[in-house]
Amino acid sequence: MIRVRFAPSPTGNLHIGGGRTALFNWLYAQSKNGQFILRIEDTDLSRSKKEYIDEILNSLRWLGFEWDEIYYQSQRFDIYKEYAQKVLKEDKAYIEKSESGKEAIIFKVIPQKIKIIDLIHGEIEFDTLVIKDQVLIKSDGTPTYNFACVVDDALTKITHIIRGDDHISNTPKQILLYQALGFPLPEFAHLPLIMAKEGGRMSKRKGATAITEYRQMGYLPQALVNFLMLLGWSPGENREIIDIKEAIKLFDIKTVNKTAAVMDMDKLDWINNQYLKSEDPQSLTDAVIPMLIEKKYIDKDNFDRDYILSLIKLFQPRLTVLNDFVDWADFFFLKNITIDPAAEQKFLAQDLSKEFKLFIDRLGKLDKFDIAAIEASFRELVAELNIQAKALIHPIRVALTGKTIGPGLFEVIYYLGKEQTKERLMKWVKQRRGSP
RNA sequence: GACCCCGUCGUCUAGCCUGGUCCAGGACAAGAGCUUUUCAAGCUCUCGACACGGGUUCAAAUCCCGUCGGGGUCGCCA
Repeated sequence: MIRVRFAPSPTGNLHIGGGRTALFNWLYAQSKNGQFILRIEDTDLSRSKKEYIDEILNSLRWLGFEWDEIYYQSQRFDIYKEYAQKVLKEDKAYIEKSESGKEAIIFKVIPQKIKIIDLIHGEIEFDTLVIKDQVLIKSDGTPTYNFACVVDDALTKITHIIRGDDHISNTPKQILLYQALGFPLPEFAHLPLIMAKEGGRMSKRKGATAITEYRQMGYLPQALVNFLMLLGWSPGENREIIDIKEAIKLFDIKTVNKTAAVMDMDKLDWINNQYLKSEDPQSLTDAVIPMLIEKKYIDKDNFDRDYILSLIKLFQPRLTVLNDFVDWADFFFLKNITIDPAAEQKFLAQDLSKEFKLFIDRLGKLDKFDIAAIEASFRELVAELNIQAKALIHPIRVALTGKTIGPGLFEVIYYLGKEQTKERLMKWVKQRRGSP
């Protein structure tokens, strides 16, 4: 049975790189019908926080990676001490006293050549001559990372260690410990790191790092997962948008790239748009309702879900992130809309009182107020006035929505309703009359 | 600095293992156009890469060596 693990440290949010490491572990487990184990590396008591654990777990669930087992290193200190004692008894380690009299257990590193066969990189050779003796148990009684990691991986029967490239140099140290403890060696696969556009590691200064940030920005988990998957792996046949089930079938850890990849937000945006377009409008509606409530665009206890669903359909193909909907469809929910000054200058500087008035009259006379009828009556009007359709469409859109961009005008009018349309257009008619 | 990893269009990649079918394919971005009611979407086209230098070979993006460049690690952090 294949067993892999993802071992985050709760000293911060789930990082985008961590998300990808989790993804590849999870993918590998799924593809091999194995198990995905979670291990919380909270040995640093002062830096580990409960809220980070919650946040990491939530992010993993949001991405869709359920785990089969979970362990907390802070609950296993006795185990580490026991194994450290064993190493000590066998004279493979020694005790070092600090000035304050506290004792640490230090592992003796014996010079030798260590060769690992990495599933992604192939052979990597190290000379332990350059490695110093390793602390196993710190003087405060807590285990060090490499020691706890080895003990847990061995005890929880992890067969494949899939982790970031930055752990390559830890590998020989850990192998030494496996040997000293008499544990069988797992397989190793080191994933290339994700780099920031500016070069170097992803950090707060270089774009969004936490998975939750992407969630808040309105990216769909499937889209983020698809994007992360493509960073360092390709399903072949020039495929880009790929369903997770399909990916599980095609995934092979050995075909993962060796090269670090740069995080490209443009591509993420494109992928998110692709998913948004094909997503069920019903679920997008559900996703967007809390956002609308938060913005106070709708009342938590009294809103028309079907209406929101209709609006979602209107905007769906043009959304990059879900939040775009909240920004772009605001005029449907607000009584007093804000007109973009540049748009006003461009389309409403001229006096269109006559045209607006005529259009309002026509709308009033419509016996069936639907999209087709609205458009037909509008077309008749511009034909009568002998002007181009767009000469009137753009000003009306700005008057109605405050924006120059948006869905088709006749849909907008239909969903805005006869009264609101009239009201918003009349504002410009009156304003004109009042001014010299 | 030492050790380790990596190096195909601006970016993500296919090809590399098993040299010829690659004057290197796809996608994002950029640019142009079509469509059109704006934006988005869609469609068409354009721009654009084997880091460099040596080998090996009839033949190299593919194999070998070196250089350069990028990244990572050197904690009683994880």
